[in-house]
Amino acid sequence: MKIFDTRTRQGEICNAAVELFYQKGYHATGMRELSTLLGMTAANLYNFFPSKEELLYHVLEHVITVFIDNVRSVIDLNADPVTQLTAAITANIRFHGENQKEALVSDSELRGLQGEMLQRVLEYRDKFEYEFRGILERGIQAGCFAPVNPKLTAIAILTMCTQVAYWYRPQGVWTLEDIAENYCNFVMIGLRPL
Amino acid sequence: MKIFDTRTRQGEICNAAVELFYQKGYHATGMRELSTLLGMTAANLYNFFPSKEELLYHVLEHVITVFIDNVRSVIDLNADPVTQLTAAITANIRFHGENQKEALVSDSELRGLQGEMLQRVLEYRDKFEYEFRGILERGIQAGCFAPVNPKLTAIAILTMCTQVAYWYRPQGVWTLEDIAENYCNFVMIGLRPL
DNA sequence: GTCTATACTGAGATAGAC
DNA sequence: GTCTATCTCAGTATAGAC
Repeated sequence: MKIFDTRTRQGEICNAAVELFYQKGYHATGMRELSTLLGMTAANLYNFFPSKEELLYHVLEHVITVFIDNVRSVIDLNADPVTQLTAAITANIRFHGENQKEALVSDSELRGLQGEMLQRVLEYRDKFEYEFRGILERGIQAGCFAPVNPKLTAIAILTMCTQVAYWYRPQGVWTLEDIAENYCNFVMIGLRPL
Repeated sequence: MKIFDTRTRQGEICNAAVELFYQKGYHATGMRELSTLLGMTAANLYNFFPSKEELLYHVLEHVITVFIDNVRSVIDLNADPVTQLTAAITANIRFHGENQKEALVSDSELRGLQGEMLQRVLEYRDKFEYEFRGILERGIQAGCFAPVNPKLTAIAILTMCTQVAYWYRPQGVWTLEDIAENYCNFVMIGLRPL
């Protein structure tokens, strides 16, 4: 399932942009090049997005909100912390493996944004990190997890998941399920209370 | 201790390049801009490096070799796997925290390279990953570690360390020693044989 | 929504004097 | 090693017709 709606011209532009940003990076990608890939003129792109940076913003904003909704939707608020953490890690890895290019771009091209557009994306990210950390904190409180530092550990775990977008190969030896299972085991054992 | 020799003009150029690549990215940095920062003309840069890409290559190659030597030097070949892994993780995190900009650039600007220059840097990286994985494999063999998948786990651990360059703040709450200790604990418990 | 045409700027890079 | 001057090309973006 594609993240951007391929039935609209805007969605097509975003998908093509992701493809090029993924291959060469945001700054190395030209509007001319993007328009060629889409079979249209560069000028026409400006009928959809007022600037290249706004295009990037639209892409990043959309990817991160879909990602967050995605992870939130698998977390049962009534479940115990171990179940919640397992679900969060699994969904996180799956997203970064199934939407590899989108995820990688949204992770690596943040620096292409400035000012308010940057702030808005950062808010999403911080909010998500906060929610994720909450699972760890409640687990520690409840005695399901060892009393680790929640913030550091949250970063460590999220980092591991995010990076899957960089090295995962769909044709490779491991499926996303393998990776998720492996990482969940690693984390759960690492968090086991003594 | 700076990675590039500040007594040579080449070293100065590399340090300035790292600074700008860190702030804005490789593609967003202009040769004019770089030369201004150095107090020279853009034309003069070409007396040191034949192209912008060669400059990037020189930076990345130097950073990765210093990094690898750095980690290798702390690993006692006669020590047990747990000691070796602890030393490797600690040195890794220290390098990425103490040479934050250099490490971040060398991690994120690889895509700026093409062809043979890219291949050469990738070889360094693969070789290092191979050596690191060896520690895990010997530890599993010896029964010090649980029988995890060595390749996946090596990636997970290295990723956690590398990413320190992205979020660590020298003025922050945690020292690099705190982070290293925390991560080592997390990993060692996660690898504890049942 | 899409085009042609083009303005304007800055990029990387080179030649050749000093 | 450093400069001035300059080439060439590609970048983002706009105006205005259809």
